Amino acid sequence: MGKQQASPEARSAGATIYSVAEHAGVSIATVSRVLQGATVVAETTKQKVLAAVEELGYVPLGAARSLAVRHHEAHGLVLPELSGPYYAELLMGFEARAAELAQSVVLVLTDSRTDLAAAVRQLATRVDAIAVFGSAASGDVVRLLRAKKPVVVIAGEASDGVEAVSAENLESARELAGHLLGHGRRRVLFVGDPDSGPDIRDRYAGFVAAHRDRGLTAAEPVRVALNEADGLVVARRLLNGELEADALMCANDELALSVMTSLQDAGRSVPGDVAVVGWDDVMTSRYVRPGLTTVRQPVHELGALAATRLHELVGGEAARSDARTLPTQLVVRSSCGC
Amino acid sequence: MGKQQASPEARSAGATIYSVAEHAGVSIATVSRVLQGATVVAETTKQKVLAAVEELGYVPLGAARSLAVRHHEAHGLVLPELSGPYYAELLMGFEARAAELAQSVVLVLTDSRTDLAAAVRQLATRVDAIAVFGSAASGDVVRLLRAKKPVVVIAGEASDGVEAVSAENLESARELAGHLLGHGRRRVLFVGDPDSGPDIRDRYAGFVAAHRDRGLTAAEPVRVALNEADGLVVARRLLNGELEADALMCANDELALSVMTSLQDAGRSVPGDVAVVGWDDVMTSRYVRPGLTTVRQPVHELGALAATRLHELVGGEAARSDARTLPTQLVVRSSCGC
DNA sequence: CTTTGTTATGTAAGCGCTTACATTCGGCTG
DNA sequence: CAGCCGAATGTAAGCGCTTACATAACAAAG
Repeated sequence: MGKQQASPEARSAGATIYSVAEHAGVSIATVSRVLQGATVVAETTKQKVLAAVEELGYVPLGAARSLAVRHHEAHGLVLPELSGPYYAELLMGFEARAAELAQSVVLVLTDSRTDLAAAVRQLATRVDAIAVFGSAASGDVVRLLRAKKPVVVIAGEASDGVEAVSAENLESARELAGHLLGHGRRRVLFVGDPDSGPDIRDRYAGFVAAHRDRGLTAAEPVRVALNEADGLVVARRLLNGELEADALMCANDELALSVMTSLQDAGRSVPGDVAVVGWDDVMTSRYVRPGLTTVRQPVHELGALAATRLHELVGGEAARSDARTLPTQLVVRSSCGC
Repeated sequence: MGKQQASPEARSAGATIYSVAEHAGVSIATVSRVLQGATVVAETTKQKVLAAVEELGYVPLGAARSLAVRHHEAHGLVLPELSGPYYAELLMGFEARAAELAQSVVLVLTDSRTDLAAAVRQLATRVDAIAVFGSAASGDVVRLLRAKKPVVVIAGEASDGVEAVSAENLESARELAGHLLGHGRRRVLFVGDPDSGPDIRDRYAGFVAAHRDRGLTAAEPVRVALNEADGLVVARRLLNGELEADALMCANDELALSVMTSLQDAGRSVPGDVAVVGWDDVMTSRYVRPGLTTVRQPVHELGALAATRLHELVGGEAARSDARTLPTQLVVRSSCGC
């Protein structure tokens, strides 16, 4: 409840390049020059200016600079949310790279928004370029943006003028499904909805390919959302006989963990009765017993790559029509039957 | 590698409030008015303007608006990093609230920065106010900022003109330690360094208080960093007899999980031989066997509170000298011996 | 009809920076 | 010592918006 003296606010509120210039006895151009460090300023003047800056607690107004130089020096990042390590890691990669490039990052999380289009339009107003996670926004939103700023889609569909970066899915999925089949499992189910995005679609395609490789035909996917709640649903359907399987290839770890522990809690043995594998290699997958076999994606690098491309696009480079794909890595633990 | 036609860029690059005004046959003031929606504009003019905006793909330049209205409509958030659910959840709470308040969020992660002070100075340039996580930046940095923009510290020390928001620590720690003592454990160790921040310090204080409550004296803390690696170290010291305990109160879940699983892998029983409890209630704590007894913090709310206070401070409200503290909740599973 | 009040719109003055260009001030050169 | 040149600094023109104030257009009132 205590009142504070208003002095610091008062100071900073008033400090502009003009007051600094006056205080230092130079022109505003000189102040700008020492702060930008581009051109040469005599050492003594420089010190005077710096002293004045210090004394007045001057912070340049970013908006004024942006207006004058005609760009924001900021990248936008649009993600669905941050629960689970996937998006967080992506964001860390993006932020780290953006920092190296001296770009601020402005974050928009779509799950908390009621009006996504408005949020994204407003974002476009404050940044030079935007990276959008594939599932975070519809193609319409991306196209809308594309007309205004450079855009790269992460783990989504490349399209006219919008480039995409993603991790490899098809081959890794084929390898993972092949691994399960190699253990002699013959009733393998893919859990997750291939229509929920291009990455899941590719994982299912790999699943199908692995079956085809050995002259088998793959089962239809069990179309559920990729979260804990739907994992419970799948487990129940398995337990009541509605679904039958000796192996489950889940579209991500959250789903896999949920199914696996539910099954175990109901007395089924994993991988004895049914093998379970996931995708993402979240931290829990390593702590759980049996350890979850999964696929590790170079998420950090993916974020970094997005930031890099954004920067290059802002720099005037043309969009690539070929998507950049980063390799993934199969992490074999014991839930697959190994 | 493909080249793209330059048309979209060309359009948006040129579109300003002037071109829109001209296209619609009105003055720039009118364009601004329909876009801001503040004052009344005749319906027909409004439509003309909107049509022109659409046709030209006009995006107002945020910097120009900020300069004119004299604020950024953005909040800064400084966090150490985002691995683990704690910071991610905090960020989500912050972002969601900021979105409601129509503020953009500019994120700075300090672990990826070589020059923190510079990063933070640059941040101050682009936002109206800044929330800093206590352990993310030194007091110096906070004071530096404070002289320029409103600041709130999350889970840190309130100080002259800088208000703090945090979750309750002392009483919950006292309760948790009391719980362990109530199970008859008598060689309880606190794992984590009380000097690593005010929150850990308070948790240790609660630990001590619980002992005092029953006429016992608490052991010295085992001073280690709050991460997986140091958990391994602690487990090793326990196994080789350097440390002796029948219960471990770890300063966070990451540490607790690491110690617990290492101990189990070495053949010790948890909670049989030694009880282990943590702090944070991360996702893994629920999946691991035995389930980890821990303390859940209202992290999302904490983030939201920070955003709210920032907004109020920007609105001219005076800083509160009393810290706001949010209640936590003991989550009892079975690693404590229950 | 003129006057007055109401709306709708236009005019123009900044907001605080960057930067091209102009100016000043000392040497150096011839 | 006039003439130049280059380094250091100053002058001023924007950057693209918002908004106070001026103006115009028109309806109602006198």
